Amino acid sequence: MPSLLGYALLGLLARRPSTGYDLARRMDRPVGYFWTARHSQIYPELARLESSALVEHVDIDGAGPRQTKRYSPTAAGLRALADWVITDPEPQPERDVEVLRLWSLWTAEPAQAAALVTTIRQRHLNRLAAYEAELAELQDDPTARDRGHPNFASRITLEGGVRARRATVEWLTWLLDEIGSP
Amino acid sequence: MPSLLGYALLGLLARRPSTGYDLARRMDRPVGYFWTARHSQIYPELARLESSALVEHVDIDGAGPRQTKRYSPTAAGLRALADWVITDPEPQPERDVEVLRLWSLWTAEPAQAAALVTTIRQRHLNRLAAYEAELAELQDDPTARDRGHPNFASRITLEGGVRARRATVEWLTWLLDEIGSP
DNA sequence: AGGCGCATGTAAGCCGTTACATGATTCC
DNA sequence: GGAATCATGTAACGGCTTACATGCGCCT
Repeated sequence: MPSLLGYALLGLLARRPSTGYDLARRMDRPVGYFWTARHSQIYPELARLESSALVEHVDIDGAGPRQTKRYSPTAAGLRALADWVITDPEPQPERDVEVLRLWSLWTAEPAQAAALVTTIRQRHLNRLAAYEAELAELQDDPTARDRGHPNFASRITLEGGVRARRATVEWLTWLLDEIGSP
Repeated sequence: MPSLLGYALLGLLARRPSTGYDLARRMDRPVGYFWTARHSQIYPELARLESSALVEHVDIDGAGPRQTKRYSPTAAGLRALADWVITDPEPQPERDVEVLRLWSLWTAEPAQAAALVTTIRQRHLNRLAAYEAELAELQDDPTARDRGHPNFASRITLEGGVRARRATVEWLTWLLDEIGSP
């Protein structure tokens, strides 16, 4: 059974065959919004997936001292992905550094607390704008309405991202008022 | 400089001095909503914090073959916590297994997809109810209105949790409609 | 007598980050 | 000539999980 990173890579490769380098870049946007990985983690994982016959590669022309390898999922790889998607997900522990920080906000001076919250809020606004721009592109795309198309899944996860960010921005706006008012 | 776990422990101890065992239990609720740790991680971290003079312990009566230690933050520990809270938080990579799964939902049959989303939605509803119950308790507490009191920070983080869960539940409800309608 | 809760620790191993290492092609 | 981009790998280290290990006091 692949690791979570393995399923993330299978999800990427099922959308488009890629080199390891390309996968690393694609891990920024849009997958990077909820999953990230560095190339140093991706290359060994691709090797593991290949040894399990879930992906395969062909050598293509490219730069560099080594061969450039384009990976694709195998039929078994696509099956493994489809099986994993519907397995009952055990609730995994959440970790949120931002909230951990705000949970100790009572130790800070109100002025500094307000500055911190403003910074965090701006960061979420920027992320929200990025999500909205990507979602806008998909809205006109008919493939994003097809439940069996990757773009459908891209659209629904982006929709979730937009809603989550909006809720967070509203919360932080409320929080600024709580800090500011006596 | 302590690790993030170290700041989580300092945040707990600043609210109430505790044994390592007690800290492990408190890591379920309410800190556990955004940060978790097992006792096997907590005991070594307490030792590290103590060697940095950020916490100290007194031996108290208790069960077990070893001495029972009650830890408290030192003045330096409280200062370290207060300093950390307002340092500019670099945006750290997000990881969300649920969203990663839904991002590959296009590979699943609509019926199975709907079942999965229903399960996840129920889980968020349960969590939302727990947050709301805790928040309700704090609403009547005047200390939760005092910006310098730990309960203030507990209240604002719970408020964020409630808002985030509500947004997620609304999203998943929307998603069920998207999957269900032809 | 047995089970549960309190209480503290260590060890093995996985996952992930940062840093080290190499080298070709393309653009300025 | 130099910098950026493409491209693939390895090594060291820290964080976290799972499992191992021990044993007292209380309740049934």
